Amino acid sequence: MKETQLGSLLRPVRAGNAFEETVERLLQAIKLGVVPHGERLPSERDLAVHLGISRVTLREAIRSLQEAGYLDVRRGRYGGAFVVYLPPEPGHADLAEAVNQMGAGDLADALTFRMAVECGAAQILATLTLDSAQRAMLLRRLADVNGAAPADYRRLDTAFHLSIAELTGSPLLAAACADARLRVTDLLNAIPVLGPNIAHAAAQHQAIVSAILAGDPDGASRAVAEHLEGTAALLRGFLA
Amino acid sequence: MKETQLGSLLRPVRAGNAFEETVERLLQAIKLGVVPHGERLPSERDLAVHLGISRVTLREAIRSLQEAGYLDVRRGRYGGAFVVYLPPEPGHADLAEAVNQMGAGDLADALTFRMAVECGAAQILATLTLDSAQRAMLLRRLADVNGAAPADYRRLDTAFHLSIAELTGSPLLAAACADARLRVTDLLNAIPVLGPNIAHAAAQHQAIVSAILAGDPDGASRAVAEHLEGTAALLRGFLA
DNA sequence: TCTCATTGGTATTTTTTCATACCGTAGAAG
DNA sequence: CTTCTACGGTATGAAAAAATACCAATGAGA
Repeated sequence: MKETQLGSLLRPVRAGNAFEETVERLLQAIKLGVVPHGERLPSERDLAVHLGISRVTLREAIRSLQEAGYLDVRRGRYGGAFVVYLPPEPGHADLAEAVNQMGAGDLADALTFRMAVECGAAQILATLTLDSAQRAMLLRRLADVNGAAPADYRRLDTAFHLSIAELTGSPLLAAACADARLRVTDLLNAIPVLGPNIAHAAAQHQAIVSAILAGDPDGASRAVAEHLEGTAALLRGFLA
Repeated sequence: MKETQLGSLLRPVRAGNAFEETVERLLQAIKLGVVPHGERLPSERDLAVHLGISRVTLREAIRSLQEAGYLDVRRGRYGGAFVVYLPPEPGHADLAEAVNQMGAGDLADALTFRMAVECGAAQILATLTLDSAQRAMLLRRLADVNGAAPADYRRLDTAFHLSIAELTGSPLLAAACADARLRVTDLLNAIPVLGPNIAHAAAQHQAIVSAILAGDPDGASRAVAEHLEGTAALLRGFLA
């Protein structure tokens, strides 16, 4: 087997130290709106267990996010770490900056990865027979993003996309899609949310859901590809 | 955003301790044939850097693999850790054992994940315009697996599948496919390599390559899906 | 035959991370 | 107003992991 494949398998087992990884994870959860503004993170004890780290390390991460202004930590019963984060008003300057912050290669990598896993997830979901609860969930998420206020749009869009992966029932696939989304969050947040774009996206979202519910794997995959290609092309434009 | 999505994002940042993760990674690299029997692993210093761990921790992992009989470690210049592993002759008993060793849920998860990322990778590769070197690489890997001796079959099959992901140029996607393959390695190794199966697989491999070279994303994805569905169905049969 | 670069082997110290126990606070419930 | 308790805050010792420096062996090549 060639040299190149060594890199895929003997890649780092540890992305960094536990503290830094935890800060990054929590920050992305905040920026993604998984825990919206004003909401509370799970308690330190629960969160430490979920993240597989000690409470001490988690506290260090929370403290740095508190000092950075992302969290408001309150003591006592019914206290906790409350998210303080409102999505910024985006502009082109921010986008160029965000694009330049990550390497051109990293951006292409992230976009390709996202395309692959989201297409794969939609394709698989379309092959499954969904029960009524699952269909309702999918339609609910679609309705949510269609009826979203501008401030909530990104969050609900994320929720919609992640729902597709989660409905496949594969935690690995859901994690991969979440990871893919994380890698382009800052970029997406820098894209202005405009009326025509939203209408366009809404039609594409509808096409994705329709293909999934119709049991059309190729159609679902193609619909996702078209949907993602839009933003991908926009972002790639900033590389030249 | 719902409860369920918290799980995807606030999932463990650390799968286990560095030692155990390293042992697992190296062992899978060996079982997958990334470093074939008789070949040498990179030097401890290099490997430690690639894996993102200290040399001390790496050495502990290497030592346990040495004691388990997977490595022959020799000192001095031109020394190193040499792989001592010949793929076992598989049988049904081994398969049932391997399937039972991982949970039913984990198996379904791994199979779904693999299906998604490999279909996605093939689909994306089919949309790209390959240069002559890339086409040659793909055809070379196809020829390799078609002309493989039984002892080398799994290794070259793995190399073929991973090549598709690597040719997309996305390290993230390549890593995801490698990871997906790792999760079913033990199971695949327990499946007997029979003549009819090989012929069948060869035809499917050919179909995959043809679709990719023809620039047919849907066809490539479908060909991969059909190919993987065969083994997936076989493995799922052992769950009942 | 000797050199010497490259490799594994060892020892030591520091940093990070974890496990555990306990303290202080706040706010709803009675 | 008191109590109860789920939360964050603190302290301490152990364990894991890393960083660093140095020792020892081997075998190709001068």
